[in-house]
Amino acid sequence: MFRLSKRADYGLIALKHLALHGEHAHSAPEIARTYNIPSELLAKVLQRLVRKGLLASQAGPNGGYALARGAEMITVIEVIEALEGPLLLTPCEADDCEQFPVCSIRDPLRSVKEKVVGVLVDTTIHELAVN
Amino acid sequence: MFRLSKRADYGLIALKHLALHGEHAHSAPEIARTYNIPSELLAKVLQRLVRKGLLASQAGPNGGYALARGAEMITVIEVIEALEGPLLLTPCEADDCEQFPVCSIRDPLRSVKEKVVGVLVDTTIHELAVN
DNA sequence: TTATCGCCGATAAGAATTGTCGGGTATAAT
DNA sequence: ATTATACCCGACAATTCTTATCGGCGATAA
Ligand code: FES
Ligand code: FES
Repeated sequence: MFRLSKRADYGLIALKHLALHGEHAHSAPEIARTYNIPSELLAKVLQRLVRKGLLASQAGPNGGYALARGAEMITVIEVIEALEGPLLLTPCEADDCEQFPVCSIRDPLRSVKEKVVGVLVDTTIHELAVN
Repeated sequence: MFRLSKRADYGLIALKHLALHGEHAHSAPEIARTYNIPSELLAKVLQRLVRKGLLASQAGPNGGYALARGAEMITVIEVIEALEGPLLLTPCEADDCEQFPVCSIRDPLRSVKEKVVGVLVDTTIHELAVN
């Protein structure tokens, strides 16, 4: 399909939550309970967002996660690429697919992809939070 | 990921081919050979495009497929949705996902999706063909 | 009559996503 | 110190989706 993965979905939900309730840190189990998300899976998602510099973490009791920067400084494309890898519109681009040498649509689709990425670059977590 | 399926890929390649060499009909096996695509899979893709009204078909020897309308009248979103079903940015929207009642990003992401769809509506097979 | 091709559903094979486990380290509270 | 909570991480199992194949049928031009 052409759809956001559950990983990215969970990530965006959590980021919005942290944007809205950012006074103190929130733990993975707590957020998972709130949104009915498998706890250990959400934990892994949040850990990856820490590694990518989108979240800050605090271990120990009363620990948890908080945004690493302002919600208006975090774009949706950053979240998606952090969790799903770089956005590739065509199946080729990365892997070596059977029709690489004869593929006629790789180049024209590149500019399409750039427009799509543009939309996602222009959307911030803050926008998700207020709407 | 967030990537075009092989089905859609094959479909776009074939449509571009027909846009460029549209004098007579081209058969599925012929196009498949040209682009190194599994023949029976491409056949199924093209058949679906016929059902959706994007292609016209002609049975028998020297038969094959041709565009049902001008290449500038066929948009990329039509092809994608014909082959992958309606474009859903969020995992929910269609299925009943576990977090539906508490999901906070469904609505804000809808407008993002509409912008993405807009890009794909504005791109025609003709544009792919000349670039 | 025959060879070529479109049409269709069912199914197998393969790949990716989703979810789970187990064992670690950090830290605050008691 | 001890304990309880939570982050961290890789490996694995379960599930789902995509990709590809198969078999049988109807249409049509040579
Ligand atoms: S699909 Fe692989 S090169 Fe275009
Ligand atoms: S992810 Fe299912 S409702 Fe938002």
